[in-house]
Amino acid sequence: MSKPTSDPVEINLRDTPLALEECVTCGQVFLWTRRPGGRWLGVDGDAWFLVEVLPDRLRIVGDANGQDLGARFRRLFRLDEDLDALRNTILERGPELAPYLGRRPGLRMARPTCPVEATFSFLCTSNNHLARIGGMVRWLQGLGPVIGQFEGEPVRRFPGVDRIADLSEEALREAGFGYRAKTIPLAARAIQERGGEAWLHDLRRASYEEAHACLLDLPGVGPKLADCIALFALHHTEAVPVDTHLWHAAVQVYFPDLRGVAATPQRSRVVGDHLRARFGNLAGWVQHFLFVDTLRERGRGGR
DNA sequence: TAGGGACCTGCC
DNA sequence: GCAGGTCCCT
Repeated sequence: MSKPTSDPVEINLRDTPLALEECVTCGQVFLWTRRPGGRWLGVDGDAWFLVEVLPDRLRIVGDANGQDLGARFRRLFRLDEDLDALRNTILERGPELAPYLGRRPGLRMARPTCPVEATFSFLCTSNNHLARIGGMVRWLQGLGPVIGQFEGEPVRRFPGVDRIADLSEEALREAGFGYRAKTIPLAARAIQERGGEAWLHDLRRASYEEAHACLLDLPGVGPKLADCIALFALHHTEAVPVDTHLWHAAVQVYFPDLRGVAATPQRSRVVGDHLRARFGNLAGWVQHFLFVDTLRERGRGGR
């Protein structure tokens, strides 16, 4: 229950490029809403931020539950990583990606603090469009504890695994979750059985391959969602979620023989393996540039 | 391993 | 009518 902490934090965008709007609307984090005056209100784990976007800098107020607000924001958007150096490394290994990176200046991968928030956000994305995903994730957020007040409204964090496990399929169906109403509580109960949130934290320390295999065992989680969760919830940057957009881009750039050919699980796996062989633990970053660029160029889409 | 259909909603 | 992942069945 807190008002913003006293002093605004400023981020100089010339030193640390960050295309905030692109980063919070491309389907990697789902708890950010546009506010009047060029501002964004966002939640990450137990922290919340109100970010004013100015031409050369960001001005941030909010509350990080006793932690340093600026440090939490920098961690969320990987501002401690040198974006120019990272892009240069990608371009050295893959000069063919220059047009994709060139169209996406300031695009960064998010690094959400709370694996529960990110995991269940991605469970909402299966076979779904960004517009509807946002509503579903925010409905779940409405079940979470209040962590602040902004303009008279409570700001809530995402609920824990136990709260989601208690939900009934009927309640979620009424809330418009469609057939995900069945798998979301089942996935929460499966995570409970494996040790709850701590199990997800342990998977951050496991290898990418092991984490991916464990996630595949959860109800409603197939190869694509397992890669989304591995990449964003667990920070395994070798993960390459292959959805329809990434398939399209990868075929254009790397598999011209497969133009017009439908993606299959087998062929999608080949795409991920190819990017890992070429880019190592930057494969997830490469996926991100290709995905976001193709999403923007082809119009609306899912995640 | 591939190929089919069902699932739920909103957009074309 | 179709897109978009997962699951189940052949």
